[in-house]
Amino acid sequence: MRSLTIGEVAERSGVATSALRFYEDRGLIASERTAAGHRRYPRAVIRRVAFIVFAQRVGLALGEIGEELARLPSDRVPERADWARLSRSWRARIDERIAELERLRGGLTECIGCGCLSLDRCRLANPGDRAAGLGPGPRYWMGDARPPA
Amino acid sequence: MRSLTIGEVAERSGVATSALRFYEDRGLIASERTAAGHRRYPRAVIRRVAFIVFAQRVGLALGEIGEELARLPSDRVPERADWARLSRSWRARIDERIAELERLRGGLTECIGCGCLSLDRCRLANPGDRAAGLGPGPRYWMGDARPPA
DNA sequence: CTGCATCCTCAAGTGCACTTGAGGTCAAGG
DNA sequence: CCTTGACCTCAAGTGCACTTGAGGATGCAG
Repeated sequence: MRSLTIGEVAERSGVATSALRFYEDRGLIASERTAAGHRRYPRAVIRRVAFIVFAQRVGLALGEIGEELARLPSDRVPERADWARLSRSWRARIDERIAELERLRGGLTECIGCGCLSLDRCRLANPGDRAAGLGPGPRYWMGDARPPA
Repeated sequence: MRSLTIGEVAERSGVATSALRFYEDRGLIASERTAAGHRRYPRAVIRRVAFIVFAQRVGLALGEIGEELARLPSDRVPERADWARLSRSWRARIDERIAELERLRGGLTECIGCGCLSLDRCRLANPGDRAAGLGPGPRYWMGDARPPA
């Protein structure tokens, strides 16, 4: 079985055929066509699709994923350098998001722990007032340093 | 200054007036009106808005946030029990997402570490093939147990 | 050769979270 | 008096990631 139909790719990757066509439209994957105009995908497309799904879970938008894919070889197997660069940048992204979630979780604990319970006096709850000097918005949860306690 | 205009709330919370009107439409916040039909928000709305922003960062959709808010008192200050319940459920959510991100990060490391570098033979890359028995889709990254190595 | 699954294209629809724009009101300052 | 700015409503538009549907061709099984 040299190449795969769109249905086979869908089944193997767990991604709907409509989504596959959509990705193709966006240039994230490519196919050849049979005489009848049906798509035929190289087996390696499974790899690319898995890559797309992975990247989405990491939090990348399709546009960014497209850029990454454009830098990866579609013909040859990715080289150590390709993968290492990607891995570094994704890891940074993942670490950032984890750090944010931990900040948020910390906020939760703190508001239980601090006893204020009001969501009102607590710095977690009204960043707009306490952090006014930092500009609008809930800054603490978004990565800014806290003001001196 | 008893109550706040929509502009003041926007400034203090860092959320656009259009978004505030949108939240009000959705029933997430409420206002009274002046004779001229202008919104006047109680100061506590800042708390609710901060709550909304927080919850969004945690990953909740507006609908879910609305449900949580409906369970919280809009008049009185939240009680320990209110906050504890919320904190528990959000913490679980955060922990889950962190766990997923760590799985993803682990996948990254593994694919560097395992030396396969192909994204092809590696179980990280082709879950559809290796995990076929688990149903379609990239299951490992989504929390399923791995099959016996 | 008939029927059904699978494939095709292209346009439109969906859900989410908003934003933008048109058209209008109202209070205060110059 | 008139402009400016903050506010109002309601409808429509935006970006993302797809899905759905109409209308039609293809491919294989019996």
